[in-house]
Amino acid sequence: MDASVPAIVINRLPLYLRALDLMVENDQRLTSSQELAEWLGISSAQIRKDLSHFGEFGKQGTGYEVPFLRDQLRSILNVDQLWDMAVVGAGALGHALVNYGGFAHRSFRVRAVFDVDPDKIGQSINGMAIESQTVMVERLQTMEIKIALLAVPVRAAQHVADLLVKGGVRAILSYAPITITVPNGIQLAYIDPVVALQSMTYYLTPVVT
Amino acid sequence: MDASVPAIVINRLPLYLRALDLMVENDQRLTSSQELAEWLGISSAQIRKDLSHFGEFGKQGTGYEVPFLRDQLRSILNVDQLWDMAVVGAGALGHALVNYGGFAHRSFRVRAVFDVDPDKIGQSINGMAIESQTVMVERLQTMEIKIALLAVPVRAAQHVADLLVKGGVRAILSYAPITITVPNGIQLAYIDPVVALQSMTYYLTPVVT
DNA sequence: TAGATTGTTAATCGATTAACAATC
DNA sequence: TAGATTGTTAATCGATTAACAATC
Repeated sequence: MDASVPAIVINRLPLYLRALDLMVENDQRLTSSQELAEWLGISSAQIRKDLSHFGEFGKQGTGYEVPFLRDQLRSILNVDQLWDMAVVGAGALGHALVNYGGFAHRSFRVRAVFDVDPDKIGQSINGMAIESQTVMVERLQTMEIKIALLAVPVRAAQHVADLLVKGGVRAILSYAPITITVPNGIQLAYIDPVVALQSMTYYLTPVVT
Repeated sequence: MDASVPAIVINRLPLYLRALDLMVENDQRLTSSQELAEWLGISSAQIRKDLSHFGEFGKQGTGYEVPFLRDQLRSILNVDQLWDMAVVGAGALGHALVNYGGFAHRSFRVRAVFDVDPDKIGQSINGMAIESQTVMVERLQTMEIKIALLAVPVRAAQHVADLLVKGGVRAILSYAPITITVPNGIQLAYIDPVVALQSMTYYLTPVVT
């Protein structure tokens, strides 16, 4: 095991895990670096190299036992436990996140929702009451929530991120299309559909009018 | 201008554009590769190198004129036009996408929503009637929609993607956490919050129980 | 002019892959 | 045993960055 595994490798592991989860569902017992590679559209050598950062998980001539490799990846990624999350911002996006059915089976669950709008506070989403942002820092600490989904408007994003860190949150997934600054050691990732779309339109022929 | 610009460069351009959009909003007239670099957390040399693939946009000693560089990037990315999009899947996520206010100002708009659920068809979201997936291929062709947001369950994702391609869609942004196969030349990107979260939990200390 | 910043080159750094001995 | 596939090495490939002449 390396002292430090490149981030680009870490970013691929969840994709391997996702593929293995699917195989487990289909009761597939064995796989190979080649099969995974074809499915994911990368090279088999890369998969073997990536895994070799963490140990030896396969058998020559046979490949990998699917449930075993899945468990190993879960352990490496620290998703062999259930992580509690907070959602901040109870707009359309916040609602969709709270109702998203894809978290539970993949080691995450939303345990709290916060907003600043007095009309929204007290209403419930998916059986969970929307709480005021004024109590957020305290609630995050009490609940020991370490992960937050940031679904507030751009103008509020940096301020809310500061509050999250104050509350002890250590990983933020921001849906606000703006660069956020966090202290060292706090994990930060972005989801911005427009960024993804604009990379694709580069390759599209513009519409001629 | 290169024959082929690396994809990794293309993927950064929308981030530059996003930063410039913010500067324009703040009436900032000039910027430099160094300022952009600090804001985005990358090196100034990388920004200059990336831009150099497409031309010379700055002035020595002065930097870049913000509105000019923004327009150039828009043109390069083909987002100096408004792209019509279809949303497939009118669940919580589909609703959030149709209602998302962040598209309009950044060159995209949702013009059609499709679902298979008879109870949903005919209902309207944001003033737009949900249409049946049975008419989707035809409608996509008629409306000349080239971009689709895929917000259907995993089990339907590949089939719906096939239909989208049949309908003439050339770029798909999929929210379904599964690998999709599309013909050569069709652009495909994924948004999976769990993949982003699982990369972050790698760096978090597991909760000790 | 003096200071600042670009665009570009060449060096460095890091990631990917081809190839194969080991071995199941 | 014969065939298959791993884990690993070394070579290749590509991306990043330091440095600086050009010049605004």
